[in-house]
Amino acid sequence: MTKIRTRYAPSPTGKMHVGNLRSALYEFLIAKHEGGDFMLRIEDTDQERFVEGATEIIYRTLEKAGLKHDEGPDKDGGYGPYVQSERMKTGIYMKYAKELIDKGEAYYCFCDKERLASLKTEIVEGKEIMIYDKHCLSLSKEEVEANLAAGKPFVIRQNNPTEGTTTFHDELYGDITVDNGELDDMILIKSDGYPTYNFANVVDDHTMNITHVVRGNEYLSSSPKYVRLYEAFGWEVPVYIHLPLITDENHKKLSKRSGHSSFEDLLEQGFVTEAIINYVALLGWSPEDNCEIFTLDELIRSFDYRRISKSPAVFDIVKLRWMNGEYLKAMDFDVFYKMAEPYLRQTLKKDFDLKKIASMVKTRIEVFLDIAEHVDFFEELPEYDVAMYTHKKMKTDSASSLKVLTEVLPLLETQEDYSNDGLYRTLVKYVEETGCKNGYVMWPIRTAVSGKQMTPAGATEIMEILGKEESLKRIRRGIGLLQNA
RNA sequence: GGCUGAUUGGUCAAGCGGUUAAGACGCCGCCCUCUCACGGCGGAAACAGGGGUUCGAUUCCCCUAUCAGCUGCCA
Repeated sequence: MTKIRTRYAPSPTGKMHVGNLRSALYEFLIAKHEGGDFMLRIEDTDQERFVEGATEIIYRTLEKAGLKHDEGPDKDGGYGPYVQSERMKTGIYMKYAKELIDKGEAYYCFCDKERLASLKTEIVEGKEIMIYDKHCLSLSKEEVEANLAAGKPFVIRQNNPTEGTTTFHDELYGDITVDNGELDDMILIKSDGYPTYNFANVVDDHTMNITHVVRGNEYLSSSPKYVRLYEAFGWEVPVYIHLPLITDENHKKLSKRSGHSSFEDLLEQGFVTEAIINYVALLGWSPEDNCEIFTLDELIRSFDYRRISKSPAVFDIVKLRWMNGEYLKAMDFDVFYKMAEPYLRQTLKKDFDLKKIASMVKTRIEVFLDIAEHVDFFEELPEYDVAMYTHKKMKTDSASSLKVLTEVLPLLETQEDYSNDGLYRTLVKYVEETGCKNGYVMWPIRTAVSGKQMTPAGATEIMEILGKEESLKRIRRGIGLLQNA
């Protein structure tokens, strides 16, 4: 059996969104599962959409995601060049286009914009429908030569039959057959000399020896035309695997224009790459067992492309958040701390024990961006309502809270051991003496000391972090508030 | 409009002729608990509709509906 070769072939037009990333991931996994090669090819034949720096984003994203390519513009494997604009300079596309013309499978077309516009028949949903009428197919050899000699601009079109059917096979979708009458004479070479995607993908995939063409579903309906090209050349048709779309919550295809976040945006929001990869792998594919958490290596091992689903999947940020939380919880503390530190420092300027705070927050956040709202009260006691001293279940209210705080204040003022354990012992002793529940005294203290309904730690832990002086200051303030109420 | 494809709870999904139709996220309840979270236990929630084929259809075929993609000198 020949070695599998897949390719990721993005066009450098901006950031990579999760749909692009998943394509790259699946292409990578399909190759690596069978010990094959994964390569990167840059499809920059559209000069107008080209975005400066986009190629660097592609490199960076693949690198960060751990999708190492075996061949690419920066890693020659003998099939280069790996950038289509460079391939064009070798004359490869024109050479093959001419071969097709010689075989009668393609032809020069000199039709100008005006004539093409006159062919547009109807408007559906704002889009004009046009079927080229093969006008230039009837040009004689002499006429063509004369036009070329006169320097008239031209494109080269595929010459598709008008009768019969064409069938191609997709590994996931099975056999798909279309009437040849549906196949329009698509442009192979543009008037600027660049090939279209439609032509370049066939020439490149063949000449670069790609065995499995893995790409988005949007190419499913044009694949019969590509198959005709392969057959016209007498080339072996590759294995096709068309991937289901990833959509937003409104079931629309993901795109940057609609503000859908890119891989880099997600990283900025505090997602970890492993979680993103893991989540995205499960959008459109499921393993044989019920496992949900996978490292990249585990994915390589269990990725069977036959289990890719056929229906589109909605990108659910809520589940991604959950998964990211799972990764954070499982993360080695030192690694976690290193990643969390910048976020902690952003809200905590005073001299706190950040490691302790980090450990408090580790099981409570889903993304690093969540850190701020958990720890902001350490920096500064927020304004809060006395109503917060009332807790139905704890049976606390303003009056009881005032009593607890005033009775507990002297104890804390004389407290020497201001550690979590020391404070806890003191307070529990007080609890036992008064014969109430823990929460009955802890709730008012924690409220006074944090000013928040929810905190990432209990009262005593918070006091330990704040230190004696600040803790007492906050409790006195709480007493003041309650007295005025 | 035409063509192609898809259709299991709100979402991701298992299932591949006979099941009480898995599991996960989210949601709700209970337990744990110095609040929240973590963790544990439990709950509500689905085969788009209609015809066939079959002893029997979520599974196979057809029709309808809905959604998506393509219909560019974009990929």
